[in-house]
Amino acid sequence: MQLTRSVKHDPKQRLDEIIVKLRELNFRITPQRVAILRIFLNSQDHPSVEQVYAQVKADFPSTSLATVYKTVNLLKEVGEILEISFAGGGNRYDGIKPYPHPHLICTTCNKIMDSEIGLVDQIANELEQTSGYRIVSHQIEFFGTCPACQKK
Amino acid sequence: MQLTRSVKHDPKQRLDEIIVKLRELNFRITPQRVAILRIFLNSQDHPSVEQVYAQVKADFPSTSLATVYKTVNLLKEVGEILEISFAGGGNRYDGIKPYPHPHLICTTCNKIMDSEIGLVDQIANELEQTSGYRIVSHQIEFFGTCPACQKK
DNA sequence: TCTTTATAGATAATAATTGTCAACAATCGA
DNA sequence: TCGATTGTTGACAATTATTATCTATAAAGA
Repeated sequence: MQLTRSVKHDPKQRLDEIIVKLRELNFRITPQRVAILRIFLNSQDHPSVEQVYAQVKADFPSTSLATVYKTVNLLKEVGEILEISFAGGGNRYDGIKPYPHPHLICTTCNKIMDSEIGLVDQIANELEQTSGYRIVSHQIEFFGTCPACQKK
Repeated sequence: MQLTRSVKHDPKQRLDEIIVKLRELNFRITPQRVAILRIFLNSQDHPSVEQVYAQVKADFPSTSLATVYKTVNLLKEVGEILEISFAGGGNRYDGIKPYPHPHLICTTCNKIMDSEIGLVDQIANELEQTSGYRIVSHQIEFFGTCPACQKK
C-alpha cells in the first residue's frame, strides 16, 4: 500500500492541470470553480468552507455558500483537496498536499501544521498484516499547543 | 510525553471506581448515569450515542436523548470514555480503552477495531522536538475494508 | 449562434449536537 | 428518617454544519 504521493506545488501549473482534469471528466469550468480552486491552491493555512466562502465573496460577491460546498465536494472527489475532520467545528481542507498526511493541530488557536512522518506507510503495512484489513486511507492528527500559544 | 496508559478491563471494578470518582467530583450518581456507564463498560463495539440511547431505553424507557449526550460529555470530560470522530455520521465512543489509540475503521460496515502501535509515543516525541508544539493528545485512524467485507 | 444540459444561487431540509428551563430527585445535614 | 438544597432529567427549542431541491442561467459543443 502506498498512500502518499508527491505533488510538487506550483499553484499555476496545478490550476491548469486540474482544469484539464475536470474538463476531461465532463465537469464545466465556471468562474466560481476557478476562484475557489485558486483559493485552495494558494492557502497554506488549511481553510474551512466558511473561510473559503468569505474569500470568494470578496471578488465574486454573488457566490452562494452552497456553491462552495458543492465545489469542495467535487474537488474532494477528484482527489485534489484533502478533508481534515475532527471534533469541534467544521472541517478544514488542504489543497496543497491533497493526500493523507499527519497534522499538528493547536487546540488554542486552531492552527494546523503539516508534518511528514516517514513511518506511516510501514505502520499501515504492519496493520494490514496483523488485522486483515485492507487499508486505503488514514487520518493522523496530533493535538496540542503551538509555539505561539505556549508563550501566552 | 506519555499519552497512553494501561487500564485493566474489569467492568464491575471500573464501574465502582468511576462512581467513586464522580462522587468525589460532586457529580450525582443517577440511575441513568449508571445505566449509560454500564453500557459503555460492556460494549466492545465502539457505540454511537444513538446506539447507547437505544440500549438505555430498553431498561429505562423514559430516558431522553439529551441525557445521553450530557452523560457522554461528562464521561468524556472526566476521561472515562474516548471520543472517536471522523467524517460521515456521528461520533463513536470507546469506554473500554478511554485513552487515545489507533483504530482501523471499515468504510463498508463501519466496524471499528482497536490497534496498539508501540511507535505512537516515539512519533509524538519526535514531532514535539521538530515542531515546537506541545502534544497532549492524538487521533489516529486507518480506513479500509475489514476481512468480512472483503469477502463480499 | 443555437441547443443542450450541467451548474449557480436561493432556500428548505436534514443530522448531530447543544441550550433552556421547570419538575424532580440525589445528597447531606439535622 | 425527614427536609432543604441544588444538581440532573426530560421535553423541546435552538444551533451548527452540511446536503437536497429547484429554477434561471451560462458553459460547451454542433
